[in-house]
Amino acid sequence: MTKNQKIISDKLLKWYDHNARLLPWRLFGGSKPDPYKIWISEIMLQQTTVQTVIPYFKLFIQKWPTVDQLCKSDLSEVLHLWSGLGYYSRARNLHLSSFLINSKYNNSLPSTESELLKLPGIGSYTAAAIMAIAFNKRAVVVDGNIKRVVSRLFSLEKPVKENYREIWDFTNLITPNIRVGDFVQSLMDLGSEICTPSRPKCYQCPVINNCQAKTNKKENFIPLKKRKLEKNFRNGASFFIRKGQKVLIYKRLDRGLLASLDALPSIGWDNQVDQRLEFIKKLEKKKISRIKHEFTHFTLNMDIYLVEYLENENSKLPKDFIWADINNLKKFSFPTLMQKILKKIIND
DNA sequence: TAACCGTGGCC
DNA sequence: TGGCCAAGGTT
Repeated sequence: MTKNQKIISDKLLKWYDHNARLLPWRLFGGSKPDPYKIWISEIMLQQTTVQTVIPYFKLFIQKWPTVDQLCKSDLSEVLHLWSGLGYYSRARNLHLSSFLINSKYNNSLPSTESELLKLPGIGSYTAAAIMAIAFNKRAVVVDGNIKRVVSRLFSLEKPVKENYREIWDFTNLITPNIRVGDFVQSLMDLGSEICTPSRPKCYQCPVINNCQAKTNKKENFIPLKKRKLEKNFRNGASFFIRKGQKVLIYKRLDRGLLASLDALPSIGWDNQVDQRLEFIKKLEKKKISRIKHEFTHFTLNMDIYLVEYLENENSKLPKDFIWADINNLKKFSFPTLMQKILKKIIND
C-alpha cells in the first residue's frame, strides 16, 4: 500500500467514524458484530435496498435470533417471512445453510472465505463481505457501490460489468490491514450517500482530492453505462376459483420462478409445465380484470378470471391445492404478484 | 457467458 | 412514464 493509498483509507475511516449509517445489523462502541446477523443482512441485501431490508431483517432476527433457532424452523416459515422480498431462492439457501452450519460448524459461521463459499447463496462478494464485516479479517470486497466508487477514484472508464478484474485490483490496493470491516462499510456508505450513480455529491466527499475522475471532470461519466437488453412481454392468466367464502390456491413447483410460494392457479407466463393445472382449461370462466407486473427480465400482463366452483363438482384436488378462507389469506406465502392480484379482486 | 431470479423507489 | 438501480448468486 503506497502512501496515497493509505491516505485514502485513513480519510474514509475517519469519515465513517462520524457518518456511518445506523443500521440494525451494525454495532458501535467497540462491540463485536454478530456473524449470524451479518450473514442474514448480507443475504437480504443482495440486489435489495437497505430501506426495503430493514423491516424484514428485524422480523427475521426476532423470530430466529441464532443459527440454532433457524435450523429448527420449517422452510415454509422462512418463505412466509420472506414473501414480498423477492429472489426467493435466498430464503431456501439460508434455510439449507443453517443445517450445514449446525452440523458442520457447531452453529458458528465459518470464518474463512473458502468455507463460506461452500454455503449455498454465498458467492464471492458475500464471502468477502462476511470475512471483513463479521470477522474483521482482510478481504477484498467488491459490491455495486464499491465498483462505482473505485472506478471514479482511479478514473476507470469501462462499464463495471466488463471491468471486474481491474476494479478488484484497485480495491485490493486501497484495502487496509486493520479495521477492514469499517473500511468496507465506509466505501458502501460513501457510494450510497455521496458517490451516487447520478449527481454525486462531490462537495461532501472526504476523498474528493484523491479522486481522479473528479480531477478529470469525468465524475458524471464514470463508470460508463452499458445498454441493457430489451425487456420482453409475457401474457398470463390467473384464476380466482371461488366456492362460497373459499378460494382455491396451490403451492408452486419447488424450482424456477417464485418457487414453493403460494399462488392462485395461473398459466401461460412462467415457462413451467405443471400437470396439476390441466383442469383449469375445462372450467367455465369469466374475465374480470387485468394487471401489469414488472419482473427484472420481463413485463407480465396477467388476465384475471373468476370461476364460480359448484358444490357438486367436488372432485379430488391435485397435490398441494387447498380451499383457503378468503378472510384469512395472511397465513399464506404469496409473492407480491399474487398479493397484487388478490388485492385487485377483493377491492373491485 | 448470458439468462434467470423479484421488488420498490427514484427521476 | 419507463428505464435504471439496489450490500449478487446460480446455472
